[in-house]
Amino acid sequence: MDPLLDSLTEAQRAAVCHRDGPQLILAGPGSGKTRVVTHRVAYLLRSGVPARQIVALTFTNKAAEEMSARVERLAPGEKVWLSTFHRFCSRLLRQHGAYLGLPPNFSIYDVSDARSVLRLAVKDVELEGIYQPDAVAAAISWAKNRMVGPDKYHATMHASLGPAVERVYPRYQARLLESQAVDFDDLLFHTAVLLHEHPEIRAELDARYRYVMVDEYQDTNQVQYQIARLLSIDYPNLSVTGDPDQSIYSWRGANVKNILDFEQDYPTAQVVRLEQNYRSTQRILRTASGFIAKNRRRKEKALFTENDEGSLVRLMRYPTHAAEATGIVDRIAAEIEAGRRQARDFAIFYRVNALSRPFEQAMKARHVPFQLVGAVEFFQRKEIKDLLAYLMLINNPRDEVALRRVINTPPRGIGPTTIDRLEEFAHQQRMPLIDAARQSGLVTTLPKRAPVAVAKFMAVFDELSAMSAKPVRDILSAVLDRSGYRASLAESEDPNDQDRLANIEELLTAAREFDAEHPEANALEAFLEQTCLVNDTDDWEFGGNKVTLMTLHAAKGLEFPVVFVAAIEQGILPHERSMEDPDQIEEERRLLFVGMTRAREELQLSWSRYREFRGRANYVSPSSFINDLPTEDLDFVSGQVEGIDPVTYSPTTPRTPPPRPAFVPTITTAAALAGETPSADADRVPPESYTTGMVVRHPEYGIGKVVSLSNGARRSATVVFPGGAGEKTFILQHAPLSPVRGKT
DNA sequence: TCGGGGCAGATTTTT
DNA sequence: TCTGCCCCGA
Repeated sequence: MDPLLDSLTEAQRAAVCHRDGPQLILAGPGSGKTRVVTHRVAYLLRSGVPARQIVALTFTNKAAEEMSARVERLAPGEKVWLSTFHRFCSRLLRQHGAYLGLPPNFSIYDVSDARSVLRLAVKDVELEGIYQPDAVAAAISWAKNRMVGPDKYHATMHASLGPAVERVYPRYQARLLESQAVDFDDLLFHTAVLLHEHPEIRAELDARYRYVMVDEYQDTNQVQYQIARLLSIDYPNLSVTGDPDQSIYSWRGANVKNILDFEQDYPTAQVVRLEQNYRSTQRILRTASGFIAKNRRRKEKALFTENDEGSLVRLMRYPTHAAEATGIVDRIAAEIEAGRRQARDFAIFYRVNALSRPFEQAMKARHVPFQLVGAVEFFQRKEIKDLLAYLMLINNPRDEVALRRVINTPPRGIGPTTIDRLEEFAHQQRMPLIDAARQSGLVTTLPKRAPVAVAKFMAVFDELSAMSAKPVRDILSAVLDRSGYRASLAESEDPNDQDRLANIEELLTAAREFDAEHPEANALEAFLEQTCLVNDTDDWEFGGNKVTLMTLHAAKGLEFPVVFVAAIEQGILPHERSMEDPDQIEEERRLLFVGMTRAREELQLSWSRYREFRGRANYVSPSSFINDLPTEDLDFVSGQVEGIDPVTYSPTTPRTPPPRPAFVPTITTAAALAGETPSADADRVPPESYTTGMVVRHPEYGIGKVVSLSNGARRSATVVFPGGAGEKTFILQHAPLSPVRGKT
């Protein structure tokens, strides 16, 4: 009778029908959260709330687009604003930024742009080379995420870095303002400041956006929390959805407390728990929830499903990373060939991007179509950044990062010295760098030839600037021609430059498509905003029939019939950098939980005993997380790789050694197995005792000679094996090396 | 000014 | 293994 409510469960219906007042929806994985949110939007519309009073904020463009599409289906033609936090803030700032000294055409700096500003700021306060810019950047980001502005920052806020940050931060912020630019954190931070310090604007926006929804609330940081709060004072209809067990971004400033304390912040809140899972089999869900129950800091949840029992969760131990990859890919290929599954049904997850290599190779070898998500980011490629910098400069001539990037790209004889002198002049005259460049004839300190080169560049720039109102594609092709960029790539002999030209074509296509959707003049700014605020997982092809390879982080919010989580090894998952802090270990555990709960029908977890990673060879232990898995739904297959006996298994890549002969395949319980450590060879010696020139033995590569050593806790040795294995680097603590006495 | 070679360092990265 | 950065020679 009611298409909006009939298909919903009681809990879902309660959430959807909630109209006024704060609301907390605790939504377990696969519990139909998006469905609830979109249905609630439709329900609000139907109950008479105008579309313009509703705003729903997400973290990713992908999520925003998906919600838009689904709302459109439920309530065709209604223009509800579904957007990412950053885009929402950007739009508010373009309207009201004047209060903060921001013009409407401000530039948005991505992480790498921001880093170049930071380097300049560090130079300004003469701390060059003393601190790692990335550490200072992280500290500034930390401060902004906690609403601490440059004037309020105090050196005591960070232990050793504090004094440096105290000096760099204000300079960094001043430089951003001079360039009329904001970094990602600023989009949120400035918005929060705006709402905080201008009550009349806050009240106006609060009234305009009467119904505010926030998705993935467990991943909000302090600033996002403030923004949501400040928009929900007069009209406290804030509705948030999330799952504390899926909080995997605390390292980016997300604060789980926001969701854990929501009921305290809004005592009148309606709390709805969505605990029924519609995605996974009984066995997958039981294993995942038993596993996450090992976390201490969490809200208990009773996940259940009415789905089939399903097959056992497979736990696999492989002898080597290559065996793991070929084992998984063979399995996938077999399922596809048998017609039981399609490539798009499969996903392989791992902790870090660098682990994707063996899978790529195995996929290529078996001719299985696959898609690597988010590894090399399109918009981070040099040629793309270069061209976008031209566009950014046209849009905002005071954008110093853009100017510095393009002024000598392609090379036109304007080196760092010239730029430094121009900058000095600009500083003395209190003018933007671009104006100094325009008057380069007056800059007496410049090298002889510089003014001519700079003047030539300015002529190109002026010509391009004159086109700023034209369609983006036209501007872009003018940039390519006039700047000499295309010519310099075309005549290059570097084969990579041909790829670059292809990427540029792709950018041109994107521009053309954008123009088609935005026929109005002055689309440039909108285009730039779009390109700054997207990332590559956004254009992940849902449609393509390919196996998906991605990190566990990227997997959040997705689902696949068959999921493989690989390399569940100590030091990788949990990552070695998180092992000191119990909170971080819990986050790593949540990460695996997220991965497991992506699976609909089949789940396989695996590790291998030997792994070459970052050019180093290592025997590794299974993750302690293996121990945390409830065993009743597990099928532990010890090293059986598609019928190949692991003892005699010989990997296809000759450079990868087979497992050590000591490896005895036995069926044991996961718990017993996780306790195992790679047993040390009898004649192993402490890492410190190795010296350069020492002759050593490796069980697979044979006799070799140490050519170099590094120091520290993870002391490693580079060894040359004349036997044909070439040069290998080992972490001495874990490597099966032993010194050889006597002559060789 | 510019390109090559050597060397250290390397999570995750919604925006 | 791969990348980015620094330094040096042309």
